Amino acid sequence: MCMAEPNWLSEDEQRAWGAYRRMVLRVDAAIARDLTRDTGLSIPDYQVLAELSAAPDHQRRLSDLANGMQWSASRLSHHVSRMEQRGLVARVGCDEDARGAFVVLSEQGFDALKAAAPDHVVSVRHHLIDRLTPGQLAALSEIGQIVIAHFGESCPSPESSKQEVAAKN
Amino acid sequence: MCMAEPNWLSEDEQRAWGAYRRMVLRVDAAIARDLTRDTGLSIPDYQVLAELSAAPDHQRRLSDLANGMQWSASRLSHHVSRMEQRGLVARVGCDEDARGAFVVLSEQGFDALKAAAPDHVVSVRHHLIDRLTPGQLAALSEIGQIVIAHFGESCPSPESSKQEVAAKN
DNA sequence: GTGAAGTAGATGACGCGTCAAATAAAGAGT
DNA sequence: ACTCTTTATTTGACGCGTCATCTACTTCAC
Repeated sequence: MCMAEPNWLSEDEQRAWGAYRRMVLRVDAAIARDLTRDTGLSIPDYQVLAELSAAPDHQRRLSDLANGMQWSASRLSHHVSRMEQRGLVARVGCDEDARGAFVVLSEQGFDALKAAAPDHVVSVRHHLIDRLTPGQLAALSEIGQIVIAHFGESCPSPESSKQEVAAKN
Repeated sequence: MCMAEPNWLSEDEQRAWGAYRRMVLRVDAAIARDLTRDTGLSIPDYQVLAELSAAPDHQRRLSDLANGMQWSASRLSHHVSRMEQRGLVARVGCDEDARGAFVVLSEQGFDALKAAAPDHVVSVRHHLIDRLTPGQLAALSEIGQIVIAHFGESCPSPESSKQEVAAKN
């Protein structure tokens, strides 16, 4: 009953995994840095503002928004609090459901978004989109969609197959 | 004299950018969760341990390691402090250069890495690698490498072309 | 209705990562 | 030797995101 040799990554797989990690590390850092430098907004700030600006009346229920953005409720609550303090959004209670609340885009928040958008697109293009051929862009879309889809329907994380990993050493 | 319309993302580009962001969000979260659940290590913990285990004498200069991992010196210093407290690594001074210091993998740290590695590979496979065909894997490698390369040689972030963005609104 | 679940959201503690500033030693130029 | 700059590392404050926990309202069953 010996433990099977782990299914290590092949050369190619390692290369892909390494390239993925480094790409994400650099791209995210660069785009975040550009955005903050140019506008004082963080990426999460921008995302929230963008979502709200696309919503009817510039407002969404917290849970609804969290869901749509794939954020945890807690994360959104914390973040909205911070944004609220800076006057970018506001909370308003919900009439139908006294537990609930809406986040509303403020005048100032909308202005900040409009001011930020053009530079942000430039940055996203510069660091990612414009580096890739249309074919590569399509491949990236496809890869992303496949990977995301796997999370969609009740994808359980792999249970740890060993109960006492540390004990064996 | 007027401001040119921003070069917004096309449908395809938006799809790629959205897929990229969602993929990264979910993959990183899932792999991190698995690793922490199974082993009590964070991804950064794991990376540091892995780097050190591959180094001669299981030790590296802080600056050297930070460089190799594309981390800021500050980040590494903070992180090593936290890992040091948990007994995973240790700091030792450097003789040749009294400013410098080494991080050394501790017995315990090495054991933790050996215990974590197999499960971590399973997780990486499960959430990313095994979802993709060999062709897609190759595409991901290529995309990553192209994007990374752009950061390599003195790639400046796009300067903000407008000085007074906010003022115009 | 009354009580048990379930749901919406807030909160506190904690690890993480960034920037800016501090410390401190090495090296360069005079 | 003496300043000046550069390099190695640390530190503190702060924003971010997670988990676990808490509050409060709603819903459903009986």
